[in-house]
Amino acid sequence: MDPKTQARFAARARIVKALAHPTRLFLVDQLARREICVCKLTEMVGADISTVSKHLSILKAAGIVADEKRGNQVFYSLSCPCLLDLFDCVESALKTTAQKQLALVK
Amino acid sequence: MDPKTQARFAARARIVKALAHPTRLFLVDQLARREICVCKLTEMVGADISTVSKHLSILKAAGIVADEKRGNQVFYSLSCPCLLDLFDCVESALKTTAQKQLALVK
DNA sequence: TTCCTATTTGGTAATATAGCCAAGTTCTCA
DNA sequence: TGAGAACTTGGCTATATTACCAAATAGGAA
Repeated sequence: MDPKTQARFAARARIVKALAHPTRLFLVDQLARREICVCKLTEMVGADISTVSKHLSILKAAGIVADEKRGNQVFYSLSCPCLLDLFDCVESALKTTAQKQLALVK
Repeated sequence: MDPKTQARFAARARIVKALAHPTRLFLVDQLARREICVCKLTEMVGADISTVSKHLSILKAAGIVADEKRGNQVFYSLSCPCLLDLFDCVESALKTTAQKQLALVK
């Protein structure tokens, strides 16, 4: 693999890695609908606020979400709505796998 | 997060995690075009064959690729072509990020 | 100021991942 | 059979990730 190709796939992997966690996928899913503050997201996730904050910072570093401070709250939102299609992709991948397993059992 | 929601996002995360590595993204990209044997993939990647084999087994466990033994070679192929759209998603996410950074510099 | 809420950051321990080498398996072909 | 090619698996070390707690920072209200 030449250096340029390697760099391209490393860049892609950075994005995908940022999404590779159940909580972070959930956060992206919620933020797709509206902006939400860390406080509320923490409540929805049900983990320590520091944990949720770190997940959000990982998504932010990858350019997937954006944050905006208002008062003493920080609101996050999806900065890259196109990534929503990714859910459909993954979802249909899951279905394909499930159907294959079903076929084996039948 | 209720158990059902948690399970749904955990399932999605399993798929995304399987893709969250430069080498594995490269493998999927190559396999999208045609089936290829481990031997050839190893040559393309430029790592130890055991390393490539393990990456392939991770993709296989996630239901992303399928393998077929023919003679003493094992051919892998994409079992879920829909995942190719995912590349476009990630690619446009990269572009969005890049454009924002460019705007900051200007 | 002082307290309180919202959030981030640092530290730490447990767990997961990655890559190589070595050993085992399977198949082909002499 | 035996040698060798193609893969996979086990083992090991190095590195990365995760989640929590505790401490630090920032803003709003009394």
